[in-house]
Amino acid sequence: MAEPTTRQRILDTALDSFGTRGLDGTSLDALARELGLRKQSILYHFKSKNALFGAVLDEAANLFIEELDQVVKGEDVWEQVEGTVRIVFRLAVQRPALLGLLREASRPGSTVAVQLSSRLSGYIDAAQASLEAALDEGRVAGDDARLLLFSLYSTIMGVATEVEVSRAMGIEPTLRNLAQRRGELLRFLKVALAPR
Amino acid sequence: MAEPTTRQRILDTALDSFGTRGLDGTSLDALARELGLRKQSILYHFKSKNALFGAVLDEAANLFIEELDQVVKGEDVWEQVEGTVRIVFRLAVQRPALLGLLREASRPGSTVAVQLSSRLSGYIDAAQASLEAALDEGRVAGDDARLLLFSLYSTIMGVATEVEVSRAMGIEPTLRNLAQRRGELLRFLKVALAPR
DNA sequence: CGATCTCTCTACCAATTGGTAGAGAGATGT
DNA sequence: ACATCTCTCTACCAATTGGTAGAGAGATCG
Repeated sequence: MAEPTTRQRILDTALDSFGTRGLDGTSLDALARELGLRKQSILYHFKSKNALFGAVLDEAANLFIEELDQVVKGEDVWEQVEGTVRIVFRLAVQRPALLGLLREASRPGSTVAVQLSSRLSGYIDAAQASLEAALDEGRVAGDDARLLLFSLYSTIMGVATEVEVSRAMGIEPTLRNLAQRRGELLRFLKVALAPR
Repeated sequence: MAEPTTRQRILDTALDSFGTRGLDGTSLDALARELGLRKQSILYHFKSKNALFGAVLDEAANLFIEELDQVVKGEDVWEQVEGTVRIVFRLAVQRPALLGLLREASRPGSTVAVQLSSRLSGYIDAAQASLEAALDEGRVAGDDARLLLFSLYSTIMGVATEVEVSRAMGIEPTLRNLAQRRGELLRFLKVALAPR
């Protein structure tokens, strides 16, 4: 495998840092130190810190799209929900910073949320349409597809990323407990969606 | 009404700033400017920025406790869930920064989460016990009370605070839409908890 | 060879950061 | 009247922030 370009290395490391320490919590100097170069080299590849953040968001969108493309193929809604949960929990283990970045970018008042969401709008619309159809045919319980999708998103993202809250409830973030949380989440969602 | 002490004013303003701009995004200078004094006056009342943040978390815990005390009185589980949703959505309107602070304090890797959670552990335990009892008596559907509580928390907090995500889905954060989201959330939770 | 292009570096810089030292004003207690 | 206490201020400070200017090394190309 060819070793990644410096630009790509910066992007990767920055994604992890922005996703865990946040935008304000990440300094170019610290980032450069982590990469083994000077911050001026970072500023050669990205003209400012904000430009870097923008590029990282774009990179994150690409990674999400890559993942979501596998789910869209699912036939019925429940398969899609199950697939999404599987993806999100895999990311929670393998690339938690990616979910952290999503959390950071979607902070109330955030100005960059649109950038990410515009890239993902196709998937949002597709999910909504899929849910809409299932609602019409009575295959899932609910009224408004958009609001239902929003509830699903909140639940899945929350259960996968609220590490500290789960810890506060006495659930240490081990692999085993994460799998258990995923199981309980799937059960919860299944019941919530099942038509009466 | 007696005007608040300077200390209390600092605490209030700091809560709003930490809750919206985050810890790193809040500078003592900006805070002081907002309060109409110098940062050295802030440092007189709180020996450091971190000490201030700690005091703000404590203040937030007090505010949460004040709210939660009204819910605990609810007889059955559903009443308690309904009450919690009502409270969280009221806060989302009246004091969004309080929920933002909770979000900030519970960021993955946060070291201050324990401080908040230890103050609220009584309510967590009570909720878990209440849920446990309901599970045993078959009044709600589910397996593990702790994991179920965690799913409930994630869903409620997510739906109430993910303003930008809902905006990305085309739901502008108006009062009307917020009420609608609350209605859908209650329906969703009711279905998810209803024994089959 | 010489010229250009790509990239990382050293050397700065002004602004902002959290924090210290201590002066001065006003109230309070004796 | 005097001393003490409470509080906010001015005056600094060292460290860190994002960012600019430009030198120099190495490859590529004529």
